[in-house]
This record gives sequence, C-alpha cells and structure tokens, in this order.
Amino acid sequence: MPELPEVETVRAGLAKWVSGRTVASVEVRHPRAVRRHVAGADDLVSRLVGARLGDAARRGKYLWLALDGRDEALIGHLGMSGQLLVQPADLPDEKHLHVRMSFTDGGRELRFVDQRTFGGVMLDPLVPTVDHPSQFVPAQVAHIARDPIDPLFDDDLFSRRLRKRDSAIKRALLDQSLISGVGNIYADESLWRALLHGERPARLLKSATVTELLGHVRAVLNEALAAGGTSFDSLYVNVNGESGYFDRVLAAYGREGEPCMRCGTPIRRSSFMNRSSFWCPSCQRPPRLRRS
DNA sequence: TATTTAACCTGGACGC
DNA sequence: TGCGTCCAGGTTAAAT
Repeated sequence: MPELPEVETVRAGLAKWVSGRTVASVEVRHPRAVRRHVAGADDLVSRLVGARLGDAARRGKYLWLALDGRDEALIGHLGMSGQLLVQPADLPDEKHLHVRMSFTDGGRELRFVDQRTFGGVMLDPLVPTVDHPSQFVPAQVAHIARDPIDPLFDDDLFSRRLRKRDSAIKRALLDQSLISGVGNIYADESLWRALLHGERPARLLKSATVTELLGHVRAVLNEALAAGGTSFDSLYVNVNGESGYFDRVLAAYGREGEPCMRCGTPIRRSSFMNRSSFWCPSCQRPPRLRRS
C-alpha cells in the first residue's frame, strides 16, 4: 500500500524519467481515474498536450509535476493500488491501465495503472503554502500537513496540535492534515516501537512521549524509504515496476498470532476504522478507560 | 466546530 | 468448479 516511502520512491522515478519532457498525447481510458479533474477528461487532455513537465514534488502521499511556464501542476495520487509506470510504448497494456501519456521525444510512456481506482490524476492551480509563502503547492494539496521527513516540519507545532486532539493517537497519526505520509502500516509500526497503544488518548500524552513517538515515525519512514518501500501483494511498485522489500522487517503489521519481536507475546489484531490494527498486548498496554 | 462513520472499488482468499 | 462473502485501505463527503 503506498504510504510516504512508496510515494517518494515513485517521485524520484518521475524526476529521473519524466521531468523535462514535453507531452505529445494523453489517452484517458477510465473516467474514474480523472474524476477529481472537475473540468473533465477532455479538458485535462487539451491542457496537457504540448506542456513541458517540470520538477517532481511531493507532500505526504500526493505527488505532482509543475507545468513549465504555467501556474498549475499535474497531480498524481496512488490511492491504495495506483501505479505510475514509465514503460516502453510497445509494451502490452496493463489490465488496469487508465491513463497513458506519450512524449514528443518518442521515448517511454508514462502510464497510470490502478486496480481499485482509488487514486487518480488531475491538473490543479499552484498556490502559496501557508507557512512558507515562497513555496507553492497544488490547491488540492494545501490542506495536507508537511510530512515528518520534510526539513520544514515543525515538531513543536505538531506536538501542540496533537495534544489538543480529543481522539486516539493512531487516529491522529492517520490524519493527513496533522501529519502527512503515515498510513495504517507505518502507524502500527511506529506505535509498536514507541510502546504505545493506538487507542491512547492523544491529549493525555506528555510532550516527551510525543517527541519520542515522532522519532520512531521518522525512523520507520526512513528505513522503509531506504528499502524502496513496502510490498505485500505486488500492488505497490516503483516507476520501473519493481517492488520494495521493507515488509521483511515489519514488527507488528500483518503479524497476528506471531510472537512479538521484543517480548514473544503473540501479536494481536483488532478492528479499527473499518480496517485492522496490529499490536503487542504486553508491550502496548491498552488505556484503562476505553473510549465508547 | 470537531470528530466519527460510511462509501468508493476490485480481486484474492476462503467456506460451502 | 462455482458461487457468495469477507477483507484490504486513503480520502472525503456526510453524519453525529
């Protein structure tokens, strides 16, 4: 599942293979893949053809390529199963190929492939960021907080905002407007490392505990980034179609019934927000007062 | 206003 | 073999 390390791996691939190239043609094969481009597929195509793609940027799980000389960017979001692939034009179409983009140099195509179509691509105007107005992000990304490996991420601000939340810590970690880039997998891994149960109320955490947790979040993300991301079912791949291998070192996520790597207690799975949480009942003690 | 829930979607796993 | 059901989860509109 694409979280920050996976999206960053894809961004680096786009910077290498796509930035600086001029769009020759765009084929939208599935309208749902461009549903967030409100002006429609035809508008997306007409505005992209002839545009030169600039630097590849990312915030949280969103990535985008600014269009040279224009105040707008091509946004991509991978959702849960999206892939942005750079493929030879003569390679057969993928089963779930939804958008194909060719370039004037006649080189490899950019393809958006998505089994579950939660992701998509769109064009969006660039707007100044609230905290650093000299920086620009697409308008649809403006509400997304910086991610913890962003040099401009404000640790103190995050701690203050987190400890005002009247919700559980895991729910807060998944709130992209508070901290971006963390999904279900890395939230569970970070909480396991920090010895924190995900149902612990955020507002009762001490500042030092939040600082320690943030350190674990950063460590997990950086380790996953170095490994090229996580892969469980081949749904996540980089632009060349290769999978990461961070899943080999996951300590909690997906390990229900297996011994905790720290204490040997079987990892437990519990229902959380229509998905699952994995945690050690010995290392990560649930709060005494469960939320109703 | 702040927080929580449900819906979106497809294919693999599983039980019968 | 075939059918039905469950599950995975990022985002956001709708509900509370």
